[in-house]
Amino acid sequence: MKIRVTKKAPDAYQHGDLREALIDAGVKLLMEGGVDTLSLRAAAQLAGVSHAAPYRHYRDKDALISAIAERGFRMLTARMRAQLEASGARKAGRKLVALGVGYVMFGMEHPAYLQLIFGGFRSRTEIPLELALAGEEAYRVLRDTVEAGVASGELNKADVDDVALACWSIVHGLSMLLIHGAVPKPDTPQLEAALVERLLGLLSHGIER
Amino acid sequence: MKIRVTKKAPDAYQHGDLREALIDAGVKLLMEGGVDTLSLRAAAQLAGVSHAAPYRHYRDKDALISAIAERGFRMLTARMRAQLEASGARKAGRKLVALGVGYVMFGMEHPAYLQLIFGGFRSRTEIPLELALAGEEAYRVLRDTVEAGVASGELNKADVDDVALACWSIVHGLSMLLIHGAVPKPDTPQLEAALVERLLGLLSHGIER
DNA sequence: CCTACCGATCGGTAGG
DNA sequence: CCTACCGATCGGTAGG
Repeated sequence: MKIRVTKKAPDAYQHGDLREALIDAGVKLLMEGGVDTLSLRAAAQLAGVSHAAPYRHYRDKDALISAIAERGFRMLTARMRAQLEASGARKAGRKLVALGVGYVMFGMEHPAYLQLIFGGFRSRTEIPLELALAGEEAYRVLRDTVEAGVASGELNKADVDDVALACWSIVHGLSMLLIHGAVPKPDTPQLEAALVERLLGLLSHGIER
Repeated sequence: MKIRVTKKAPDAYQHGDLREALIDAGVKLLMEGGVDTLSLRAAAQLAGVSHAAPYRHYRDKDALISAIAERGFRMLTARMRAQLEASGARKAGRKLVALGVGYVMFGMEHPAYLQLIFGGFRSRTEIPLELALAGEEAYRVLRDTVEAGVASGELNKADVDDVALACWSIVHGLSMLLIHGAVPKPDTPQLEAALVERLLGLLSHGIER
């Protein structure tokens, strides 16, 4: 008598996959309809399960949002690293430009993500450890670059976190202003990159005579 | 026979006042509960009228939000001007710091306002003319300061809008990061102002050697 | 993992 | 300016 271990055909999302599938669904909602269309129910529907199912994997809505945000941070980090590598930059200033371009591009490609990552949360909610770690990793890419630049003498001696925060603020602010249409969006990614480069160039060399 | 013109006692919001009263109510909701608690119904209730009443004065929710945002822009503009005046700054660099401090302070005092002004809208929605004008006025305060600084030779020759955008981005980005807790909020307004000053100082003098 | 239900909230309209 | 209503959506839970 043969023993048959028949694997079930992989139907749409089931078993342990649902946890990940709900993140996928949430991301899709986020990208297509913005941050407001992201609900537990909609994510469940998109994943092909009942709206009660998500509670098997996430304590509440915030838990799912947190998981999505965590993935967002990883994507952002990856985007910055990719841009850094693609640029082949060797000088600190060029590296910072590459990181900035990666950041802004990510924001333009996934505006809802940036919105979710920085502010999709109730301010009362405690930030889960894993999410905090993902955020810190993104920051560390920037901070390390600044630190190396100061160490090598390419950047002026100044508080590393201050310099990193200046870069971050300028790039984050620009992203937000572009996303919300307060500043007209450049027509092509090239022009976008050029804008980032000009602004970071001003930060690099100073605006005061 | 005396003619008596008896003014009605000013009951809670009525007649032509409702339009303004709804803005007041909306602002209050915005400041107390954040941008999510701002609904037409809640504003109506706070103003002491039925939830159908607002439609006499505003076409829909977006129209009320727009009116609130418009007031927000005016408050922001006023806050920047006040800080500029209070600082007594004469040099362009100091003026920019004062404007930046005003901006960030406003953001810390009314976080939901900044959130509403820049992004409380559906991206599909057309921006009403009056709202656009209020936004441009805020920008003009910054732009004029930059322009004067370039004209007087205090600032390096560069595209005025680029320089203004660099200032705006850095200050807007910092505000957002502070509001969302991505960057720890300084304990006092003084430390807050000092942080803005350091970052804008980096922009003024450059970070690259 | 599902069905069926809860209470709450919302924007908006009818009709007066 | 009000009452009364609509359809829709939501987060969450009971109970299986």
